[in-house]
Amino acid sequence: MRQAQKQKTRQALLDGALGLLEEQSLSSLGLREVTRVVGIAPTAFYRHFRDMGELGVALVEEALGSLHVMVRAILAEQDGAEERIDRTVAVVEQHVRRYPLHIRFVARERHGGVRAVRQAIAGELDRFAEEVAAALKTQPVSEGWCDDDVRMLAELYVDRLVMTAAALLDAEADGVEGAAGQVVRVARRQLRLISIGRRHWREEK
Amino acid sequence: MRQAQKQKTRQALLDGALGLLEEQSLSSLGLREVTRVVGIAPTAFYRHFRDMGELGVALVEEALGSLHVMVRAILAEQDGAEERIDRTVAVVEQHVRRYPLHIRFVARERHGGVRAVRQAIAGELDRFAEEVAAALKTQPVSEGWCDDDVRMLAELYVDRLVMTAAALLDAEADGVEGAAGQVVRVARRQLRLISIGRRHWREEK
DNA sequence: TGTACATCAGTGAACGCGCGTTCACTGATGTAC
DNA sequence: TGTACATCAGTGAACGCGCGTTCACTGATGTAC
Repeated sequence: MRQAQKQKTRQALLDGALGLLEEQSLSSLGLREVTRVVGIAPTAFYRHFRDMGELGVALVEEALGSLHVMVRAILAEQDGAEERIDRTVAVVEQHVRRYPLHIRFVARERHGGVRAVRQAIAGELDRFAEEVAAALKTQPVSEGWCDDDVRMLAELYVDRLVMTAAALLDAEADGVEGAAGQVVRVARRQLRLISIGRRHWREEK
Repeated sequence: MRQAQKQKTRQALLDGALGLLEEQSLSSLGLREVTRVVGIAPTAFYRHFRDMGELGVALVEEALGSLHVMVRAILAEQDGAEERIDRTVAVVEQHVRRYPLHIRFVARERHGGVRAVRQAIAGELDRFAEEVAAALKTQPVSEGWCDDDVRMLAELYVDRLVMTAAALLDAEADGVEGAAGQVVRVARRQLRLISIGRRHWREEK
């Protein structure tokens, strides 16, 4: 049970940090700030993480883990292209609403000031793209595509999803009426355009 | 001449800050750090900027100004689609090599921890997308496109260019042999796929 | 051209503050017999 | 079941340090006559 309690404190540190990161970036977040919000002594931090960088890497795993699961579900679908696009965007939308802080964190720290965290995010997104590529490859439209091309398409999709999620978050944060809806509609058309490009790729190659 | 000297110091502050921002983010950059690297007293900072946020906004203008000019030149070109893609990617490549710190700064602070800077970048990229949209609209391929669709395509392109520039920078920083070349080749194919999607957009709409 | 005065970019001392990290500690939980 | 001992998550005092900001200042440059 001592282990379970430790785990709970660790999670409280992660949650506390994530909350504070809504309004600032990891490299300006202080150890004392986090422990203060969690309600433990500053020194207790060291029982869980060596420094804020290590906490950041743990947050990356948490943040990308959930997204991973959801997108895998979408990729397994066997609908037509149009339905899949609507479905994909809906999942992104839902994910942003459910885990806004995770999305914000990933968007912010993807190019942020902490090397270890940048690398962790890059690694996760890479594995992510690999999975997307594997799923795309099984679809009939990909017949005759070389692996490199499938991979470049997968990266295009992954980047697009991350950008859309971030844009959606900003739109909701701004609180402008209808801004989020606008982002969703644009995202759908962009995915549709990419999908069309994909369908005509071979004939123009 | 007093004015000119002041301008020089101001520029030194911008340059010094930009250099330091290669390895950290704006919200963790200190006023004293910047003045130290420039070689002036900390208090002199206030003769030029109210705080680091204001300096950040000035950096946004500097960073996006140069890119603006270069891309405008590309858009004016009248080559075929394929040539334009090669040309575009070449310009991005050249820009990254010439102003790596500007690119890093924009990529990092676009979703960074300083609201005023995020907004400044969003505003500039928006104007940027508007210009790209205007240029796309004059091209024959865009016949029959509604303004909304042109705009969504422009945003797709702008995001793509920023992402490519950032990826290129990371590739060069990593120092892996051939990584930059790989990024360039992927970027070209991604733009080509988008271009194909664009050409077949109307018939499938 | 020379003199008297105004401007203002940059200085340097001083301040209070919160930071990260160290250390020896406490006391609840877990283990051995 | 009860007792003695080990473990170790969390404590609290203490440290030296660099931070942002204030203030009255200096002295070179610019202006008026």
